[in-house]
Amino acid sequence: MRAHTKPLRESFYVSAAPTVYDVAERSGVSIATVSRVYRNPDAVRAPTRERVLAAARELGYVPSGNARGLASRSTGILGLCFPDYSDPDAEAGEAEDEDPAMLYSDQIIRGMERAARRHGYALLIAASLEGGPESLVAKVAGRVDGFAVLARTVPTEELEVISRRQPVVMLAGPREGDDHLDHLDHVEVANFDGQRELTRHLIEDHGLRRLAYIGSAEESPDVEARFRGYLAACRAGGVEVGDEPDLRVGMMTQAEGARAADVLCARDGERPQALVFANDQMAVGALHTLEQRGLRVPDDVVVTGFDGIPLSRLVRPALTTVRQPMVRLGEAAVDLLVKRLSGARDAEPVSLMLPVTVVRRGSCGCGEGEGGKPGVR
Amino acid sequence: MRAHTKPLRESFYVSAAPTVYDVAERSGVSIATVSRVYRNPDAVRAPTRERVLAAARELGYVPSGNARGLASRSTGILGLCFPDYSDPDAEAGEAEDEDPAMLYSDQIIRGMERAARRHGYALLIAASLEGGPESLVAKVAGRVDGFAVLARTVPTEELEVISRRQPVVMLAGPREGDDHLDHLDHVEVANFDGQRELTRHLIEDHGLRRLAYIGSAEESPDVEARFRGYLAACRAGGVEVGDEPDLRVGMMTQAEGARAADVLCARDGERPQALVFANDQMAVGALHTLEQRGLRVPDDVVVTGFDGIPLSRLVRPALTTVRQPMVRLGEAAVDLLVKRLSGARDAEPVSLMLPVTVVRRGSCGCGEGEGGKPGVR
DNA sequence: TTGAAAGCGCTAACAT
DNA sequence: ATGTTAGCGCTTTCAA
Repeated sequence: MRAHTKPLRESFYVSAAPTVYDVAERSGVSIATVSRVYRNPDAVRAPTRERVLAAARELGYVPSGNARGLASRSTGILGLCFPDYSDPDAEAGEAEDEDPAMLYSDQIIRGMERAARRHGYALLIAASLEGGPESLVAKVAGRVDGFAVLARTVPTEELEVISRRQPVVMLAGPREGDDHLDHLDHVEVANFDGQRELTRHLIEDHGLRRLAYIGSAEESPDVEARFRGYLAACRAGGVEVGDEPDLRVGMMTQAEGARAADVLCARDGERPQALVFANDQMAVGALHTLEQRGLRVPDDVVVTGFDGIPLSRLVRPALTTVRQPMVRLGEAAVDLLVKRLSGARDAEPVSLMLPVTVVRRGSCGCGEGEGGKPGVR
Repeated sequence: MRAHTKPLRESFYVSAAPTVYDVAERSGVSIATVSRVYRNPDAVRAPTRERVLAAARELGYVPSGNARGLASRSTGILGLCFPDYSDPDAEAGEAEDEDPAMLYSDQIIRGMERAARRHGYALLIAASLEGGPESLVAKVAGRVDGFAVLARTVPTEELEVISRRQPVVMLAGPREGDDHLDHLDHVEVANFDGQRELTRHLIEDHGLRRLAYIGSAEESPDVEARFRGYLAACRAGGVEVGDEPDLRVGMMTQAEGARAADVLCARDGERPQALVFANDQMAVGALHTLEQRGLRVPDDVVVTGFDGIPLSRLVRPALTTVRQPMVRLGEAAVDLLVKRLSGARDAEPVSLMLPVTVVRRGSCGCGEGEGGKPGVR
């Protein structure tokens, strides 16, 4: 027996936690048996098991996850790393309701948590916050069996290195052509298809010809893909377009959306028939400002968004948009990780493209039946 | 040097992850130095440090969180355990939007995640799912520096034992009088006060006298506290009440709320002037059904909820309710944990009661100005 | 500033 | 069915 003895104090807060040794000693068995009681109860005779469990209870024994992970090389934990969207506003006041930035990662967290739970994993979530040689990913990577990374949270080089040792799935960011990251599993949503289909709907079903696209100034592969979908539909429909968005805004917020609408609708004669926004936030902002300008949506101008945030359904007119399956994204990530972890370690990298749904509602002139969900009108 | 040598393979997927030994060997230093480079870079001369870092990069070294945690007795992780609210419906279809059951724990997760991040911790979340002698809590407990438990997720006895070794904070469930759990930190919301104040408003400001309370059949201390608040206000206002809710429903869902409204408003002559629901979900359901019955809210009947879910603001008429600071709850939990972890290990147990806010909106006849948030109307 | 060595608490062969 | 014995990969005195 090892010199592992600890004073069995009676005071309430005990400094050192009891270990297998303590439990073993107290119940008169070996540490191996104690371990077995937890890992594989059936391998221990019932009376013995009872004694061990009793001793554990008396001592307040809780197995150390760290020691376990170290010895067994697995943790039962899946991870998620995402950028620190922290937002000055978020500090202040209520922040209770639909904060779009939160929602995005939150939906993914929801999906992952749910799926992880189904597979018996817990979820470790961490937002990148830089610091030292020890980036966040490394911290997470060292503690989980596999993890998902949102978009481009992490230097690809580092990811490349880590992903040699454990499953990593890349979320939402499109796979780069010639990147280091070709061997990662990867899940994205059909940005291109969604925007194309939505645009097609505007052109063909509503007969609109003068569209304006409002994109982002920041480089975002998602937004680019959406824009390309828009272009494709325009060209297919014989609508004349340049190869740049009509406007690029900085933040894709409601405020920017409102401003964009103001700018684009100012030139009265040539006002676009439709404002196609790269996300719902901007579109909602536009709706608001258009109303104030006395322009009716969809009669005077059609507005569309992208994302399918809850708010999009609740504004008036309800927003025609493309719904992204965020929760699914999280679920898919977990499923991929779990698959890798249970055998398929070196299967071919998988790349999933989750389908999106065009949601036709009032802001394009469709969807009378919308908004009829109980309690909301 | 230990027999720790591993073949440096060139194939892409390497089986064993490199360790401090590998890095040490490759950079010609001792493992102690490698460790120092990560834990305390300044204790190592710059050139040495560079060499180590370079070797680490070449090898794809990632420190093992487990080994670290084991050796240093701390993880940098905070935990959250909550009940498995999993919901048959949740499996199906979209589940994208505001699902109240999710929202509840999700808001707390948001709050905790945010606060944890501020303090440099990551968050481990796990929903209880039973299984063997190793309950979820134990699993979480063994992997975090401290954790929060939602309501009565866990047998109190087990919690008692665990909480001797690490900080635990109990969320939302009221502290039992004579429980084992008196030494835990504890955060709840002012259910009693909130419901009392809301009810007082109905009685005194709107002059209502015939109220009906719709509570829950399941035992829930929160709902009980609300009901007691209601009673207190009624009695204070000289309104006659029994000591049981006028109706108790099973699930507190929209459907049940609708049914409750039907039942209570059926008896036409003595229809209540106000339906006071124990949560928003039910109230929203009631709004819907009342509209269909041709009863106008608030003119014919006043409706109120409790929780302050986003939906409450978006229905028409907007719902008068009591807003619970869920995100704050999560933040408070983290703050408490962090405080304990940084010194105050055996300070007196703290019990926080977070204030709630009565939100007066259309459904009680107040709040013309409400709903004016940009983009929502 | 760096190295040597002793654990941290557990799991997993291998014995018995 | 149970015990023995090595580690797992890192941190941390204590020396040098």
